[in-house]
Amino acid sequence: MAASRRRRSGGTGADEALVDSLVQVTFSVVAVLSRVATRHELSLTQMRLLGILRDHTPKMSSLARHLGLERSTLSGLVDRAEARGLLLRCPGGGDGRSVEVLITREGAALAELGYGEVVRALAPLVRDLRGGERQLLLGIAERMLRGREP
Amino acid sequence: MAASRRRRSGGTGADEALVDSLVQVTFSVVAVLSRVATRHELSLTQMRLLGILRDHTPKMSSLARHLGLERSTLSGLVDRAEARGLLLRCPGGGDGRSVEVLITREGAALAELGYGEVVRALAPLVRDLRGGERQLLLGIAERMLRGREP
DNA sequence: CCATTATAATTCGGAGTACGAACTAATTCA
DNA sequence: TGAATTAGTTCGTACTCCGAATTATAATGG
Repeated sequence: MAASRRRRSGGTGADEALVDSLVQVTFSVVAVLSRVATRHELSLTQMRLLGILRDHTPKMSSLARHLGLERSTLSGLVDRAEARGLLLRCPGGGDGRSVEVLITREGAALAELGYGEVVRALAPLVRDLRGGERQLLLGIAERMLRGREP
Repeated sequence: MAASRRRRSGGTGADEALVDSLVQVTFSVVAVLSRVATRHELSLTQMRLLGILRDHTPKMSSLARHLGLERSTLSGLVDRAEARGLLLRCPGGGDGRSVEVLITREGAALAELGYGEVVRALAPLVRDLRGGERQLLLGIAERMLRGREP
């Protein structure tokens, strides 16, 4: 929406409106996610962390890479979540240095609860899409995610 | 992708895959925006702030509402940006209490630069969409944004 | 085999973000 | 005019995040 009333920056003109929309939608979704997280006294990052741990049992460093955070940052994050009983550290695999992070029952329950709330909060934004549109949107998301940064 | 290998939370089953995708794409876009912001020593919020000030000259409180932040938080944010010469506070309108925030030349230049980088970074995610898909995506975004929180 | 180098994670200090509870100043209303 | 309201700020606190230094365990090569 904003692109239309601005002078152009690059030479990418035609993409601008689409990028604008993408950014706006992004902030909307972040707002929704943050609300849900806050409701459970979690930061957005912590909720994301729990979401990952629902399906995986990663080591600290791969978790940091996945989240795009420094290892040191993740340490603190995991500290606090562990102190709340949401997850556990345990010695990982054969390597005596590595640490695996796994979610507790309590953490999983919270993740489940939060996930449900997120789905219910976002579903309305998506509810009145027709089958074909859904399919297309899924495909687009797929393509967008496939080309993302390493 | 994750929804398929999990038990269902609510009763909203069919929406889950779509919501999952939406959330994944959201984090991807946030990562891109954060990288651009960091490159210019800005936080994501500050870049968003500059983005808003490109097109508007809001008062503190409406800005806070728009960003979903407390007034006190915004005060600090504006303090730091003002100290860097990116924006200015000036007495706003008839009300002797209110403060308008307006972007400086330097801030506008930075906003312009960052915007261009964002477009270039996100355009590839969107480049190979065909005209119809673009149209659909714009429409969907429109609908999603129309129904967002007050 | 052991010294060197690399890797996994943590700790620490510092800047920034964000909140909520005062607080000040200007405005509105009764 | 006096009592609420509203706009913004300040202050204290908790958390996020980073980068540099540290500890401990691997892996390598001479």
